[in-house]
Amino acid sequence: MTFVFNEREKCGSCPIRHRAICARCDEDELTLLEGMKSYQTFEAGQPIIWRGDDLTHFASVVSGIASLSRTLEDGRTQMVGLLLPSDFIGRPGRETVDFDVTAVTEVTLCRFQRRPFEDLVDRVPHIAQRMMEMALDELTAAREWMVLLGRKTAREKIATFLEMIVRRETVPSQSIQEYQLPLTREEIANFLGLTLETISRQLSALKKDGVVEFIDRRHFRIKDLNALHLASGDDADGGVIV
Amino acid sequence: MTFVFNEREKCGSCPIRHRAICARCDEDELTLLEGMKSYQTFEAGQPIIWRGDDLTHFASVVSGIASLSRTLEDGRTQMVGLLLPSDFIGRPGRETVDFDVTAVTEVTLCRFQRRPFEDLVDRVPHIAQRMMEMALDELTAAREWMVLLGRKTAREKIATFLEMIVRRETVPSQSIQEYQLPLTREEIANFLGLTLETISRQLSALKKDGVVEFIDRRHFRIKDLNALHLASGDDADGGVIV
DNA sequence: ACGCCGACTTGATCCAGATCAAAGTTCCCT
DNA sequence: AGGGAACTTTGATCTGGATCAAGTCGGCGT
Repeated sequence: MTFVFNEREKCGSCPIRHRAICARCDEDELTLLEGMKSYQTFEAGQPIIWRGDDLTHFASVVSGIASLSRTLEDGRTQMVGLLLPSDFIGRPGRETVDFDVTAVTEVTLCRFQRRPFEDLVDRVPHIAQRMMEMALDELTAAREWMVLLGRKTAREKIATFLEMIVRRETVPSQSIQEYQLPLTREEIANFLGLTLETISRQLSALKKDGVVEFIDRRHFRIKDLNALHLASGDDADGGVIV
Repeated sequence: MTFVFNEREKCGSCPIRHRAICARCDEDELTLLEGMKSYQTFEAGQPIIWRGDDLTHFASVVSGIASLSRTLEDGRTQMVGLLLPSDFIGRPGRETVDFDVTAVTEVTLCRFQRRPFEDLVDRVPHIAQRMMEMALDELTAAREWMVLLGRKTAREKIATFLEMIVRRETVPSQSIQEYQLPLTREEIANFLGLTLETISRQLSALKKDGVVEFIDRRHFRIKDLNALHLASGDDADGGVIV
């Protein structure tokens, strides 16, 4: 990637140009954003912002993965979403943040100061429209995750998680593809509402059953995509055929 | 309530006028909506729309309670939200519906045909703004429910549920107030990711512990609000003080 | 009043996943 | 190259909530 995270870089060549909040913007609107943006990078593991903190900037994830999570008083943690490149951080109309945001890998954000950005949202319908669309997509994803958390078994949860990764990263050209687990076992556990031991055991079970194959701890291949889908517990029609 | 669900009724006196998607509309914009609306009533227990169905109308709940839910192949059901008066049904930009919508009590909807309404959303920023705000509120609520589903114990889940009812319905004037459970034990179970037997047992336990008191199966009083809050497992600062 | 049916409660038992415990593996860091 | 520390796997045991199974309660129709 030749794009460098420098404020003078043009939005036109930005890697998330066509998926982020700017996706619907024309050249003129992009110029407005170009004048406002700044980049910030966080190392893996670093907190980006805590629940309750003042939101000084809105931001889009440009590269890397961040997590949204909440921790109860006694330390139980539930991840409520993963933020991938093009995902948005911050909520117009609120001054504070509802969940902890943490860098899972090294993360680079494209940031906008709150006030000027809110004004821009009011003036540029293309941004507001795209933000609405993204918010509604996230709402549907959150609700689907609620079904997983409330009603799926451990095996179904993990199968659904692996299927999600496969679905997102699959390149049509490659037939037997290698995928990466972006999270540690503990992070997967916090995402799926399980413990890390259960994650480990269920991954071993899927391996034993010939559904997946591990290259190393973080890399796997799917040996039986159909079995994976069946194990996810989702409705038949949600699958590949449609 | 003197408002009758008749198309000739003025929006200005509608019970959800100041909370629904029309909340920010001025008189002229309201007139546009008045010309488009129609009412429809569903009996308790009736399906309003199924997942996958074509969305012919958008709608606001005017009275009653509906549920949003998903059922897995083998019958396991998870409720992903309750739709209360002023809540919105349907998603601009999608032709189909992602979850089953069911009338829990008798429900009356204020409906708008899809195409004309989508055009209106594009032309009237006050509607788009309010829809965005409502979508973001729902997203936060969904994520908070994810924490409950993934990490809370049965007792904490029920305490949180009761607290939610109390918080929503409390009238400042009345000191010892009576609240209503809008759902059956089975519906509560599907909302909280538990079984109806566990709901029943935990309600009995909260009664035995002097936290709540039941007038009948559907009506209760809070005897110890502080104990209820402690039992909900939420962060201390989420409470009454702040 | 009676009987029925749907909603609810309570008890007994079971089991999936948590918890506790101990190795094994990989990757730094000096 | 060696010594940790962090991450992961696997085993043993425990337990919260599910499941199976009787009842009980309350409202409604006749």
